[in-house]
Amino acid sequence: MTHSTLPIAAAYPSFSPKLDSKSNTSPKRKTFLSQLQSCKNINQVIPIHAKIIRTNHDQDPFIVFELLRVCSNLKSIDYASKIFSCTQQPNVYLYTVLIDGFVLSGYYIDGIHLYYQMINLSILPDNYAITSVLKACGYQLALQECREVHCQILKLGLSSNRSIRMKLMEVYGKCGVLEDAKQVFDEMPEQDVVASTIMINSFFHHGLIQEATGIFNSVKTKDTVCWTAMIDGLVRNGEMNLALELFREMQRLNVRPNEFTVVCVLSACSRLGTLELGRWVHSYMGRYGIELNHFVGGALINMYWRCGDIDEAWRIFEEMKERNVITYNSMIMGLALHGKSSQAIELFRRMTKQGLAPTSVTFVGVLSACSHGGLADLGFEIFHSMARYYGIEPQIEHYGCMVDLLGRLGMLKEAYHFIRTMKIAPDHVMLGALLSACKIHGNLELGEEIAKSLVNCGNADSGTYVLLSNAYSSSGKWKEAAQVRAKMKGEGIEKEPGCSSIEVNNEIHEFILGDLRHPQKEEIYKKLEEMNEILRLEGYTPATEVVLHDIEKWQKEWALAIHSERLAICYGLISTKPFTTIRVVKNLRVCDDCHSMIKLISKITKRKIVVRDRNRFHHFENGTCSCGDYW
DNA sequence: CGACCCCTTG
Repeated sequence: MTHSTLPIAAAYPSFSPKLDSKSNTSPKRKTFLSQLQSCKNINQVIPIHAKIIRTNHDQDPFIVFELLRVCSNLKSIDYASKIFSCTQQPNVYLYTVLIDGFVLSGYYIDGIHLYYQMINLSILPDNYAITSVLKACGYQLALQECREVHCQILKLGLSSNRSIRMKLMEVYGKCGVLEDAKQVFDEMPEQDVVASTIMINSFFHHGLIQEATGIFNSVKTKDTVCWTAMIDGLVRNGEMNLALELFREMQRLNVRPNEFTVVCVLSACSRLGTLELGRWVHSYMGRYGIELNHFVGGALINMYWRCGDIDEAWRIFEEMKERNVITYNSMIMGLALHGKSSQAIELFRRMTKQGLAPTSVTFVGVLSACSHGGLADLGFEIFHSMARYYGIEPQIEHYGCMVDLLGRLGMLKEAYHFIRTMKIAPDHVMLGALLSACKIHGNLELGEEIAKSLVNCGNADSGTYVLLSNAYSSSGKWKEAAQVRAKMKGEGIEKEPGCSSIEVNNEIHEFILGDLRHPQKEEIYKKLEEMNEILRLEGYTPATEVVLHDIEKWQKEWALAIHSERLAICYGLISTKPFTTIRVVKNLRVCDDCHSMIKLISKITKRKIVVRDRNRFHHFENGTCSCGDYW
């Protein structure tokens, strides 16, 4: 857990032994307090606690306070609870420190209950108790309780307290009642940068980009945190380019980015696939002494492999001094999606050997690796080990990996049987994976059955419909295919247009099917013609069956010839130095025909071509692809 | 005070 809590000793100055001379006369108390403060794990606390009891100090509120604080921070909330329950007359400070402890341990409801228990005993809360319970409300999204606490704040006359206002805003924001958050904000006499940052964050969490931008623009002196919140919000709301623009603007104004900022910017690079920019941010970090902590390391690893450079991701991974579960998860997923299945599994072994407990995300990565690598036995062994050895109950995504694994191998009946015996209901994605496998392996009968359940499953998205339509048309069922497309139209579901992009000289060039918008379109299409000509001479014939509309053959060839990835690659060929790697990012999957064409292009032009598609990476080199045509 | 990394299967 990374919840930051108040530095509690600082939050309760009257309890600091140094500051409170009057009530701090007992030398024994002083000793206990300093002994407790230096404890590094709970086992060191227990003998001290024993001595506290033996010497009759176990009801001393100062000592109990420190005990509760230390136990909470050492992840021993149960022990803290027990101590609390043995305290005869706990005061507001003891309640507060235990509420904080519950929050730190993720027991938000217990924290809220404890607060109510205190209120019911007529112990008056102060601003610290209130901010603590509000923090619990925020995590729990306990809007009702937050409103009740708000009433108490008004009754107690604490409503002008600055930190209370901040927390109230934050909780209302988290709960999505932005009018209430805004009202608290508007009532503040000074809407400073911190309050504004909370509002910006709240608006972004609910997709309100305009509103967030409005607040941001009204802040007179923006600090690093405020800029970072803005950049992060834009990234989360899909506005990568605006985020990067803002990052540049920030530097123009000499606001120094920190670890948090670079993590957000790296995340934008990851999503866009802008390796050059990502590398620049990386080198920038070196120049400005930004440390390679868990967050930065994870973001860098992620950026590099998502931008197609798995080797550099690996170098960062090895360079890190310490690695946590998330670091491993990032790297395992990267290896899996780059088709390096055995390395992904090896890394998983290394992780568990080091005593790091895998999470459910780890297994998504490992099982994806098995699925992409066609490793059925190992996949099932790991799948079964999840609950058995690691105490992690498989979720829909894990089941999905297994269905995909079986489907890719053509074990369609087994996949179908697997779905029917699952403990949970299949989702449209899983059924889609199986339908796609039925299509590839030519089992139309099962495909139809899956298709029917897909239609009935209710939450089908555009991808599902397209898949279904394609499945029908590939078996010549044009009427059914047309019906699916009509249904799509009727329900107002748009097909996501295929789009490929390539970064050249720090600029992103985007292409859609048959795109004519690029200023160098003539040269691009000339290159495309040239490539097509060479490919024809090489004896390459377009596989028309993958364009699945009921159109004439020449039209099919034409439609294929201008898939967006081809345009992006051709632009790469004319705008980058010979023999350099071309990296393209596509939002959908690469079709069969483009896949074989890119293989040939890599051979003819002696270029390495890395394509990131919707679900994995393809490294084309000298006529072959790293996916082994299995994707 | 307020902001950060891993999340699958079509």
